[in-house]
Amino acid sequence: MAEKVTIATVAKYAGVSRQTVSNVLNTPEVVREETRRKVYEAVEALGYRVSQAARQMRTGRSRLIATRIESTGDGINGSVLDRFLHALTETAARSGYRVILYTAADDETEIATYEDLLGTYQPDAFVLASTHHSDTRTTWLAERGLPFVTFGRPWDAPDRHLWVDVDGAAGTAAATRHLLEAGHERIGFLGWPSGSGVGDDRRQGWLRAMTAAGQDTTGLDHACLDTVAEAEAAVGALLDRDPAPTALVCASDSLALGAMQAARALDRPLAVTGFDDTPVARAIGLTSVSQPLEEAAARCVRLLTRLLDGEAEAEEPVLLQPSLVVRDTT
Amino acid sequence: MAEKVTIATVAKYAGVSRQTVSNVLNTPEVVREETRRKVYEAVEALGYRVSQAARQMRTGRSRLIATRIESTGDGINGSVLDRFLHALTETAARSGYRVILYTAADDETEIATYEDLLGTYQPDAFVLASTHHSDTRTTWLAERGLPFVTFGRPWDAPDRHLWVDVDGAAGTAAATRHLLEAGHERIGFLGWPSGSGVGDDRRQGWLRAMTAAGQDTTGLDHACLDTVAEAEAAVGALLDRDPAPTALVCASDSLALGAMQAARALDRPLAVTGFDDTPVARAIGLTSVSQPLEEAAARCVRLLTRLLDGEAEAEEPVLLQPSLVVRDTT
DNA sequence: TTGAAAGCGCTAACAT
DNA sequence: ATGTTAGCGCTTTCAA
Repeated sequence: MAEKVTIATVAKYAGVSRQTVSNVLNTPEVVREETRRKVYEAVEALGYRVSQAARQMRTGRSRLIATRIESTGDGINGSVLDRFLHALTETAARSGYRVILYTAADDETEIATYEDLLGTYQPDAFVLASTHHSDTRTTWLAERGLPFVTFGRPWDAPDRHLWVDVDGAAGTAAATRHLLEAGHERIGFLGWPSGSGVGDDRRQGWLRAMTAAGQDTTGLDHACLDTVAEAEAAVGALLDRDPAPTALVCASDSLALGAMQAARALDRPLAVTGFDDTPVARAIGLTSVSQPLEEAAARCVRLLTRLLDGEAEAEEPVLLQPSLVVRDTT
Repeated sequence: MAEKVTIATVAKYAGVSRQTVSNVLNTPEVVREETRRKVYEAVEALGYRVSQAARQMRTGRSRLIATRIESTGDGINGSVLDRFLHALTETAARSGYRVILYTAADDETEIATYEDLLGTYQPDAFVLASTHHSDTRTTWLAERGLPFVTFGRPWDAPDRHLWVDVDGAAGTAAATRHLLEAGHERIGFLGWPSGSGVGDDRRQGWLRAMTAAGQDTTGLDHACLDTVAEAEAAVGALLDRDPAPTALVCASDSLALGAMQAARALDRPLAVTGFDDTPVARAIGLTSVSQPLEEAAARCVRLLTRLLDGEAEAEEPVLLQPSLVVRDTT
């Protein structure tokens, strides 16, 4: 077992004082070049690493970013947040931060977790995903002046915090245009019951593209819960009507998969697009809207570091553009 | 902004010394009941929480468990580890531990990350998933006497560490028996190229069940990379042979999905089972072997806490049994 | 440019 | 059963 290497070990090895080592590490520009070099050598030779705990005691900063890991639910779409989390961990590490996890069933228990975490591990910041209407988490954090960024825009507007989001409406609009260009005219939308920020946003994109193309959308807007089974049932009923849509823009890959299965069961042609470009879409060759998750995570980290360094004045929310991954030939 | 509440604040409020507060928190049995109550009241009233950083400075323990978050890869199977991670976070929190994440592309960089983490955040333990042949990570950790548990057994045997795993062979055996009971006789296996511990284990289960049933397995064992496309191609070719299998036990849901698609494309009946009961299986009604991930995570945490409390003498590796989720009527 | 002193909040060891 | 002392490893004054 190697001896514990502290700043004192390094100082002795390099023949300088403890303080000088600290300076080299934190404010290198203030130290003479030669001394600096000697210290770096010692650090290297001894494999020294600053103890976060000790540093935190002095500075009050933990270099920890807390975020929630979701229970994957239906699972198909859950993978999106997992990919985001992976990217977040990676980019945060590059900026010298680590991600610490927690779980929470609802806003209330999540806020209780904030209190606990802030008292114990004292994360420097939070990243919140899955923002929704009347999200009490952001107000709670904002009221206390705690640094945080949301992945997902605030859907109620009052909050004035920094966020990163992907333009869902632009995604469904692109999907709609893709279908229009393929010659479809009666293009329906299958989304979630209205009232969810994300869902309504995606519906808007379809509506906008249809309107821009001069298409009538009456009777083409449908909604059901976000599961494959629900979608299958809904689309089955839909295809019985007259006139039935020839294509369907879906708010998620789950819905899209359900729609495809319904169409196949009835042996009816139906062009479908999904959302999130999940593994399922890749697997079954489904055209889907893809979110730039690595970019989103990187932007979150950037906003956060600016915030923590007190340089966030000039920073603004970020709205990223998704891309359409075309897979079928419909 | 609330004032910082330290152990001193609590002590003053309760009218006792700092040390007494610490005793109440860490060894309550040593404090008189009344004093204890007073201190608890003060803690409650002030919303006091111990600072991990300060505690860590004294005790050397961070109450942090480090684990890797994987890049989801193909994605379909990736969701298994995400669910495990969720469960791990939840059960660890219940034992007073938090999960800290890192990423790594291979064993080598992962070990470098251990060194970094141990020097900086000093996690108390590691949880490693995705064990494989000649896994250098476990030897590195074991050599240094660092506490860790693997989710996945050691496939090379030399290591003598604690692990939790799910009996994959039992899973594929159950799937095979299910198909046998449904009347199938020529039941093939579609797995990964031999050499992977997990894959070979799953193959063994099928082989064992077939042999037990007196079925000949010649020409029924197939392998390809773990993607839907590979499986689709492989199974397409397979069904052209004579005699073709009437059912296929697959080593993953990805492979199973590919197999189903190939059969449907050729309009050939083929009963298929998958592995991991991923969202995809649920979505498309695929019979699949389900791993008890919550249980696995809980066992990992239990082994770890025993290890950290120095009470692991009696602890042994844990092999959990999977269950078969029957979805179709084949 | 470098060094010495102080203290962050906690708990192990010792003293009462 | 409770209190006192010391010190974990670091950085922020302040002095040389």
